[in-house]
Amino acid sequence: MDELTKVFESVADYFGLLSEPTRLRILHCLCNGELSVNEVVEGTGLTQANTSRHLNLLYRANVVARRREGSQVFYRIIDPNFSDLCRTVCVTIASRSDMSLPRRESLLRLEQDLHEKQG
Amino acid sequence: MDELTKVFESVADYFGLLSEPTRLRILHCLCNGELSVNEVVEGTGLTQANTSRHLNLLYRANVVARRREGSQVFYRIIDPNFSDLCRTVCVTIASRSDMSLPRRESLLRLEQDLHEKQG
DNA sequence: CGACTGTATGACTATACGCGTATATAGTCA
DNA sequence: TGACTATATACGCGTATAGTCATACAGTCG
Repeated sequence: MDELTKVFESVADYFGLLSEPTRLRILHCLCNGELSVNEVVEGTGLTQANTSRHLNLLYRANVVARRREGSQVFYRIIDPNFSDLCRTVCVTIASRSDMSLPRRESLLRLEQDLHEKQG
Repeated sequence: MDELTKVFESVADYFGLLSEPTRLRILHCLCNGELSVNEVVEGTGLTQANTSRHLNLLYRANVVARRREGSQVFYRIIDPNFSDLCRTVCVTIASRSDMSLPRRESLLRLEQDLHEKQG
């Protein structure tokens, strides 16, 4: 396997992390700052098991960092490019004509959130 | 289903397009300019069926455009943000310490290719 | 029309992965 | 230690999709 193949796999893996609505929801939640697992569960409405799984995945991929405090574990976004990526895609999608106006507005608000809260 | 859920799904779908090494390979191939299906097949080493399928997927998602000329069909990248996204991710991954130096250099060359050839 | 090339697609298999349930592990406090 | 809370993980299921093979479709040329 040549180097370029490995490169494509790395890049694909990275995009794959962002290709799940559930993970995007979690990351959007964490844009407000560091949260414990339970707080993410409450903020997203996901099950605890599912939340933990996705957070672990993001942790192993160095998208988020974790910090133990007593019996709780706090996660925070550390990938500096996350907001850039989301912003680019949000703008792309928001500019598509096949999207309802309310949904476009949701996207642009999301983009703004990411911009303000995460850098 | 609320608007934000739909937004996350749209964004996730978009990232999903870029989460396959095969599609990245095809898109990298097309960064040099418009190509027919057979030219992409030759450039990537993929089967004709597989290439056609992925091109169709990218076409339906408005990442590439297609143009018929005689019996051939030419594809070209039209998504203005594709190179931005790839560049961001390439730089992210290239800066990771767990990557071999040659692979890092491949990534940065790839990033440069995208930057120069596609805008 | 038939032969040929280029492209798309239907059928099928294999595999990856998200999810729910149940359970295990780790930490705190009595 | 045992009870309780917080988090992680093993197992099974269902689904989505990449890949291959064969074939269909479209266009060109004789």
